[in-house]
Amino acid sequence: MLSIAGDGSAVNDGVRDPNETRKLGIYGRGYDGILQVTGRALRFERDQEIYGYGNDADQVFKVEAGVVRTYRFLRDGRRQVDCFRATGEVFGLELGGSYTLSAAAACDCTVIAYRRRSLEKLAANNEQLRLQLSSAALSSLARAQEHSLSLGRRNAAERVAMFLIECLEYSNSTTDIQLAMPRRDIADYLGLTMETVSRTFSHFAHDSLIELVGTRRVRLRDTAGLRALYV
Amino acid sequence: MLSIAGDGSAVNDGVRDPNETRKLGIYGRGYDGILQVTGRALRFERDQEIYGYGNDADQVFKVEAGVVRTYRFLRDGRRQVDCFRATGEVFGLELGGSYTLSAAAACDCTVIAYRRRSLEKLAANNEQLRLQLSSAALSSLARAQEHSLSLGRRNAAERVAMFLIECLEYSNSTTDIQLAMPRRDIADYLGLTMETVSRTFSHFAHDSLIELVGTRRVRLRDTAGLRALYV
DNA sequence: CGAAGCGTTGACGCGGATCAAAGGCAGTGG
DNA sequence: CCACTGCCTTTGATCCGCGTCAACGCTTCG
Repeated sequence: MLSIAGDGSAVNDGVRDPNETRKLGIYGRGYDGILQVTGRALRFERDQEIYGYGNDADQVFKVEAGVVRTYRFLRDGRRQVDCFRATGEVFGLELGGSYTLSAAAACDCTVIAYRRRSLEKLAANNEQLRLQLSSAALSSLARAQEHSLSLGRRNAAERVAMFLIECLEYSNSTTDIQLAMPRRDIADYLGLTMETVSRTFSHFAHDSLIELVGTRRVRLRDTAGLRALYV
Repeated sequence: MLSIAGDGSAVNDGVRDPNETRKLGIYGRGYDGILQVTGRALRFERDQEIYGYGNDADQVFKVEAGVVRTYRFLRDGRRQVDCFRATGEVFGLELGGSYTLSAAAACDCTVIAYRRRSLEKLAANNEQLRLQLSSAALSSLARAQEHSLSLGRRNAAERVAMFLIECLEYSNSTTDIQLAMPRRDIADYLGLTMETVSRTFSHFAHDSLIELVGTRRVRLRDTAGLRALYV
């Protein structure tokens, strides 16, 4: 049995099959780099914690399947979702010794865990891996900065429109998106309430910008119109 | 004459003395790393642009004196300040070929410009420099994530209290802070309006949490009380 | 059939934006 | 030394977008 995060306090063991390993490049969505680093595949159920705020940051992760959210709570329970990570994306990179965010499965998912020390040791002599790690850090940075712009200056409709387009880019369809997460997660990502997200979806549907196909499926009927809302 | 950013369109030349150079480690506030990299010192006046959104990202910068802001505009003029950078801090690190933010002097300041290609070449064989660069990227990331939490989930008083404590950490005093930037910049950093920032300052003063000494100087009278507002 | 979650919709209130005006304060010129 | 000018900041009045609270619908599961 292997504990995923440092202190094990509120952390479930995500391992289903400890013998299962993956050799995978560590960079980008769906891109397998030239260097193959061995990590351990772990499976998590919806809402299961991968690591907690303040835990010992001794692992770096890559999503193999499903979607992960990174997030933080304020004392009174308010929550901000920092980012959703889809297949191929790296998370858990830290400067200091402990995680500054928590991470959990947004839906049932599989992630590959790499030992941080191993990566650091390997990176010392491997330019390819260094490039992959710094790319992961810098693309996370750019996304966090874009996210700040949305949270600080965009209104509800603009944020939701952006979110839908973001989802579309992760989708394999050009019109349909499958939402991996419930309304509450979307709301906490966008700095809104569940009700406002729901109302905005309804408005968009009424204006024929989208079509709601069940609660977890959205068909974009006017992608250009959605983009125009926030660009 | 040397152009600071790629296309030179809206970019002023910040060089006052092209012969002036600096040998400085590239990491952290006031910390000079072991590796000494040679950069060019440039001086900028308040509000002068250092680089613009979309410009060719061929340089990395470090603040030598004063304060720099990185920011972005929406089409209609709304602005979000991503971050203020004080002495010793690095900015302008990018994954892609162009800057995803703009940067300008928040007050008269001096920055050191390093050629990106030179840094990348040097970093290939220098672990010390690599550490400094990745530290800069990862600490920027942590700050951007913390910023998202504030913008998404904290109210005006909490944001302003946090900003004041942040400023205190950059100050050499334990009670007094000198604001390098006008209210508008603070507001755009905190995702608020100038008026709300001003009113919140006044409330804090009325509640004896702070004392306003002129418009650019604040004395913190109850640091613990301010911290309690947002932790 | 009942219970529990999640999502939607409506009514209402509040925090912060907007609009407007007046108050410092530094720089300039007489 | 003072008056003038323009910018930044403060303060007040009003407005509105989104949060809060509440009820209801839909789906799943026992």
